[in-house]
Amino acid sequence: MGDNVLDLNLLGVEELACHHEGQSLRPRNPAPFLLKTYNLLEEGEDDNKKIVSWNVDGRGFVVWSPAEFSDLTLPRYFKHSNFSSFIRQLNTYGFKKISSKRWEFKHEKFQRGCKHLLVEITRKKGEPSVFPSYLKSCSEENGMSNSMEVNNNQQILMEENKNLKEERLELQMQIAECKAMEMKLLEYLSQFVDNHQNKVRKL
Amino acid sequence: MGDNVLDLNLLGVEELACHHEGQSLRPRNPAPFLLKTYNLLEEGEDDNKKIVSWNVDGRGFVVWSPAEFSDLTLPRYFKHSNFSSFIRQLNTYGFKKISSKRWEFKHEKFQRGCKHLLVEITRKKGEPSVFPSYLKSCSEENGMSNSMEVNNNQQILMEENKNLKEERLELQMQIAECKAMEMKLLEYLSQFVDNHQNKVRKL
DNA sequence: GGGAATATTCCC
DNA sequence: GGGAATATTCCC
Repeated sequence: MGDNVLDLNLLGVEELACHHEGQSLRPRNPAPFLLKTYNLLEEGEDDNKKIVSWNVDGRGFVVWSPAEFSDLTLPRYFKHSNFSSFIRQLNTYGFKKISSKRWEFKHEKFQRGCKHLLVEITRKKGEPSVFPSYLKSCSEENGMSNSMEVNNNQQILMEENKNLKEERLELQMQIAECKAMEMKLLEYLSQFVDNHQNKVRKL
Repeated sequence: MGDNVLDLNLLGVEELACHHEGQSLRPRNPAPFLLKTYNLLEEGEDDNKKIVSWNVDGRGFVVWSPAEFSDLTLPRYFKHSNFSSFIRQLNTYGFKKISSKRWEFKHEKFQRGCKHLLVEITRKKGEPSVFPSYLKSCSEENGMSNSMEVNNNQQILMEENKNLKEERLELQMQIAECKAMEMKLLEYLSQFVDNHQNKVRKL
């Protein structure tokens, strides 16, 4: 039965998630965005069906009128009226545009009458990059594999590291010199002061 | 027809911010949150002054009535009516609560009549962690995989690198101070010498 | 107060 | 379509 597979997956995820998510293994809730989008399709009156609705087979949905959808529907479910923000969310959750002629989208786990499948839909995340993007740029230009890139990055880091340490040494020496000079000057100064005072005393 | 919906952005030009700041470049515009919070203090009618206002010296501000502030003020500037979300943003930008008796906050660069200082205020960020934290906590307990170890090495390198850069800055400042002191001493010394020579000439 | 997930915006 | 900055929420 598929349920077993599912449970095993959940356990795996829970282990990775360690301290997050508390203990609640069972009642995973779908992401708010998914629930709202699903509800917006279910709750619409017949009027709204002209704005947005499930497609014929219920395995996708169509925004028939983006303008009205943005102005009327979106603000009732979200904190904005921007069609493009809605699209951005669809992409984030892995929906695909399935028609070039109209705003029709689908996701395997987003189907009419299958609210329970929503929990299966997760945000796409770019692999947490090992590296800040500013370091990536140089290796992207040459064709590099991931592991080459990691190596390359590490190389760069170590080089920079070595240079920084040399620089540190140099700076520390400068400071030492500076301090020495300071001492010398202070000595001179105190001699002059003594000298001066002696002269004054003599007069 | 509905095409231009995509381009509509009703939120206003002032929200545009510079997203690519090189290391030395500051964003030209203050963060939207800061501008809105500033404006909300400037634009208030006398009525609103009973809800939220600058404090006496204009170096901080007070939310006199959190309830009204949340219900009336917040939604006019933000996409929510939650006082706690507002507070979260204040903390993100480094504001400090300066009274235990009332909701009074301050930030060095947030002052009445000093809109231009807002660009100096930046979001506090924990270093972008190389590693998702849910993996971090686990890797301490378990043995690490190869790729995790590589990541770990890089993280260490980056940490060391960052520390070295901070150290460099510190050393450079010490040198600057040292040089300044040197100049001052030399000045004193030359004054004494002049003085001394004058005295000698007099004799 | 702040870490982290999710949402919204902006830009390429 | 997606990366990344900022905003909002949720939770400790």
